[in-house]
Amino acid sequence: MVKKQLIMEKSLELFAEQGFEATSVQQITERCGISKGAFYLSFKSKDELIIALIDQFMMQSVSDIDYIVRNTKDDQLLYEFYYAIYQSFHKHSDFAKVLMKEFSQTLNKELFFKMQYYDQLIEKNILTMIERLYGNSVQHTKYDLMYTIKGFMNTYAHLFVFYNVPVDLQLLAESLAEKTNLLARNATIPFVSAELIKMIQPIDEEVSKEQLIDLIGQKMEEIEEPIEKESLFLLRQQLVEPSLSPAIVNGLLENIRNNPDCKWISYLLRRYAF
Amino acid sequence: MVKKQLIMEKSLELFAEQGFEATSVQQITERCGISKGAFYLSFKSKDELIIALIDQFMMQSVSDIDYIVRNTKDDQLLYEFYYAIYQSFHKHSDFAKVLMKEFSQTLNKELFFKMQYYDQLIEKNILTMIERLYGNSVQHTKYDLMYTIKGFMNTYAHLFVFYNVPVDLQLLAESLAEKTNLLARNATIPFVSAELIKMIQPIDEEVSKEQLIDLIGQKMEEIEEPIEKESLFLLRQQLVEPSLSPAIVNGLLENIRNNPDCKWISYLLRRYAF
DNA sequence: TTGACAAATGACTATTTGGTCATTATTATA
DNA sequence: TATAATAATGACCAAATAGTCATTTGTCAA
Repeated sequence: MVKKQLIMEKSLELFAEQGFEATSVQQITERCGISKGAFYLSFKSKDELIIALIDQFMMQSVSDIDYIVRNTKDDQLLYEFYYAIYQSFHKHSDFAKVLMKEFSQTLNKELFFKMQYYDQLIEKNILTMIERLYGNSVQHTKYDLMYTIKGFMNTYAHLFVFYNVPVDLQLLAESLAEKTNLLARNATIPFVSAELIKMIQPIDEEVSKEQLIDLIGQKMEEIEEPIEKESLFLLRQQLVEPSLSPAIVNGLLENIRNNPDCKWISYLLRRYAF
Repeated sequence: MVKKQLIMEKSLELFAEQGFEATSVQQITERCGISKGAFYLSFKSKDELIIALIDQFMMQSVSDIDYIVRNTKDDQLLYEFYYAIYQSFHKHSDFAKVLMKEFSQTLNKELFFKMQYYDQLIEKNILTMIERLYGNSVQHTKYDLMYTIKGFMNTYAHLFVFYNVPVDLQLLAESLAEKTNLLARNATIPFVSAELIKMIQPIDEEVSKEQLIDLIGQKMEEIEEPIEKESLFLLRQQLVEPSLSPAIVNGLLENIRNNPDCKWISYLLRRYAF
């Protein structure tokens, strides 16, 4: 549906400029050159639109981060991690703006839980990364380290998302990787304990195999590209009845990984299925 | 004016719960038990209210931070700095919530510049602190360090402002002081350069002596307490025609420092006059 | 050319908003 | 008590909002 994509693009621009609440549906339809009715043919409500935007971006980001954490050699991991994050912020700076503007905590419950969910997935990835890189030596400080890394992400993103200055992303990633390493190897006083984390984190529910199969079915109908389509088909087969070799499965996952519409499914498959 | 204070208190609660845009003037007047007209006797508009709130809190915070940076011995400075910040966030958690929710960048221009102004004052204090503690050794990394410190402030504040968990502020301050020290002494790869800072920071204008004299005059009329009142009177005299000894001036500044209504003036006097 | 179906329109509604102002209540003063 | 001054009220307004729906327009195959 081309119209839906148009609305999402234009509204994202407006939200980044003015904020979500301050942007009216009328403004959106004007910028799209469509009528008000047409808007409501694509989205049930204004809320549904912002949710669609959040999902689109967060699914991509989480998938990308996960892929990097899983597939980068230790000695390059921190650097690649930061680099990927900031490249994503840079590429989708309108979106990053909206995220930073709106989702400190306001808006409706559904959105809040959604953000918390994605946030948690990212935290999980960061923790995996920390444990792999530093192992037992950060046993007591790993949660602090995780928060620090999240803090770095936010702080520096702020710096270049809101001010349009040219940024050397490689240098930024290097600089933050060094800082992170220093703290991981030398910090001794933990503040964020496992108990604290437990108090503020709800348990997230897993995605079931059946849900995954349904999801793949839906996506197959939306998608045009023959390679991606067949890959999805085969991966679904594999879920129902495993028969392919690991190398083939891996290849199929690679096929869909770089298609924005499939990223999320490839993430879910990596994470929950294979 | 008691009513003005009542409105500020109750509206702050509502803004913290629901956000600024989502809170109507009607809701505010209901919670205060006053009429709509009464609201507009105290504030010209809803915007003026939020500006008053921002000013009240930020003036206190900036003054407190400045005082600590000026009057703490080096070996305790980082700890006291973080401790003061988080104590303030803790004490004024409703306010901290509003700040974090709303002022990532939305709302009107005036407010944006106001926040930028206060932010800059804080940055200046952090830089002063860094330079005093580490001197030339952080010549190239001091702006990174400043951003990191700001990042720490934000990240950890988030953690305990939004989740109502009991927090050991001393431990938090210790932990962050250690991290800051580590980075200051060992980080070598700068990302935030002096040029970058220049690109994103407007020049702030100084407060003139005449403005200060006016300001003190206004405050003297508002204030009841005899000690504070006389101190203000004498300090104004001193501005017009210096005649008191440094010790006396210092004492007078101390007299007004802990009165929330005078904090800002004591800060301005320290900074721009004496 | 027709007719059936889907896509798109925009006038319309119901509600809410920030803000005003003629009126009324309260307090201080003489 | 009478008068003046100040504080407080809430009905009212214009503007804006999200969302609806009877109507029109466009696009097919037959």
